[in-house]
Amino acid sequence: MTNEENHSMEEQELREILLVRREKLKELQEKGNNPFTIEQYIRTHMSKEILDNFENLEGKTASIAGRIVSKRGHGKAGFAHIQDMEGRFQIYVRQDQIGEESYKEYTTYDLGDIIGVEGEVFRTKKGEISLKAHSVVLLTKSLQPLPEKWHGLKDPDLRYRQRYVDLIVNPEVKDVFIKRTKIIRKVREFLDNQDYLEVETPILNTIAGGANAKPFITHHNTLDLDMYLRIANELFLKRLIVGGFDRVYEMGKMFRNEGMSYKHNPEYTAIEIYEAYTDYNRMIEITENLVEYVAKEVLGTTKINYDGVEIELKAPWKRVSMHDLVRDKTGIDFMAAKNNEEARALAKDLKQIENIDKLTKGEIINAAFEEFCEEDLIQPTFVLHHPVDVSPLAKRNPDNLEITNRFEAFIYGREIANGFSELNDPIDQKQRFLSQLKARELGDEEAHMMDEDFINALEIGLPPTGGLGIGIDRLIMFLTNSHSIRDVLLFPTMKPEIK
RNA sequence: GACUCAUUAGCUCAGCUGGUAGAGCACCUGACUCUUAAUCAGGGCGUCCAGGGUUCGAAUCCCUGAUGGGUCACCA
Repeated sequence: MTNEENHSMEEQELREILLVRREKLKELQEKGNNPFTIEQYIRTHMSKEILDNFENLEGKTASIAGRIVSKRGHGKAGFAHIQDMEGRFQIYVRQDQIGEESYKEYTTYDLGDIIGVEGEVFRTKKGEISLKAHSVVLLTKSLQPLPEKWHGLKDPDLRYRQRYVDLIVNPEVKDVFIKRTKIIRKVREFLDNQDYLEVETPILNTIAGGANAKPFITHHNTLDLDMYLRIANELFLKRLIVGGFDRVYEMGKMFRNEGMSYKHNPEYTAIEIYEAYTDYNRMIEITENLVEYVAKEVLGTTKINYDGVEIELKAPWKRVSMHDLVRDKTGIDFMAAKNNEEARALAKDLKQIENIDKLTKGEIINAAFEEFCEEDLIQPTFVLHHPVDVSPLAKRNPDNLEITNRFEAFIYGREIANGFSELNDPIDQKQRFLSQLKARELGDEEAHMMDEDFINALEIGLPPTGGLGIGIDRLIMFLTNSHSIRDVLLFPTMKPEIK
């Protein structure tokens, strides 16, 4: 034997587990039983339907189809479980029922193969509702082995990359995504029932506005124009309010070119809701009522357990001003500071806040809030009246022009909603864009870009309006007790695998 | 981005102070017509993440890199 032959034999042995299945497929094809030519299989029932209606179906004929997930042979008979969308179902296959030829072929089927089975509904001696096969058809040959049957697929990386395998072997994953769909449907239902109009605004933007974030850049060839994937849809929705749609919302993907973590994915789903002739108080009510409604509808309760902590989502939620929180936690009354210098002097002992000498009074209050207060907000809480310096799109509070009529909702120390009375003074808005522009020139890539057309819209006239954004993935994390955003995204963003 | 842990069979994992790579499941062969982690007997399966170094000898020690997890930082 030459080295080359030796090597190729080793190669073959290496992949024996794969070759065996390919051989089986080849044999079937040579016999004229190529499963990949089959285009349909008529099933009369889903697995769950038979389980739920056994009394009516016992003794009757039914057909089901699905993937073989376990198999137990006993010589001239055997049991197997097949899995369809609704669950697992046992089949009982006997040589004297389906014939010698057919039975011999059945014994070659592997875990992962997809089959159709027609047979009689019955209950085994051990009590399991099953199907006694009259015929078994191979519908798809699986050429790769499934993960091990009771440890399953655990490697998180593989689970995300090969979600299709994850879904097959970890049924509870399916439940999370079924729940995700229900949650999204119920959010829409809540708003549709109150005559909010769902709209679609551009994802490809020439100005990435509506939030402080780094955008993804892409390129339009015909226009030879760099474009941004949207970081928010706020400015478009407010244009629609200007146009006379008094209640609008949009739920969809946002894209932010920033870090990834258990609560950040580069593309994520958010909803923004705008309503004319109302203020931030109304948006606070919508937030707590919407979350309460969705929890009740999807989970049947407003009490959730997240990571071992009981959380009550029932409205009304607690309301507290940001400044009071910071003052109570740090013992420093920043509102007493008359200017930035005084605020910096007050903050000088707060070592956790970086670059204090570059921050304004409002930014210091916000930083102190994030550093010292956020994590304590376990039960749903609205934090009110953010400084104007960190709220370039929010209306000022008439009693104190340094703060805004804005709120953020926190659950388990995480922000899940943000809303405010929308700034509709075009002159003030322009000033704030200009100061954002200045920050941008100083290197803040996340500062707002100037949006002249949005200013134009405000000059046409935006009625008093309340606006609100909710992080849908984070809401879903709470309602499904998921600890990573990747667990609520079917295909989370992954680096490409290097082979 | 920083720190830290991990990467061994298709899957889940063991492998001690350096001495020829292990188990279970899955797969193959045989027995078995009510099993369900089926059972019983036998068998095959490895780029020990990659590259370099130390050593007579490296899955094991050292360095560099890749990928992933966790923690922290920024962002929702």
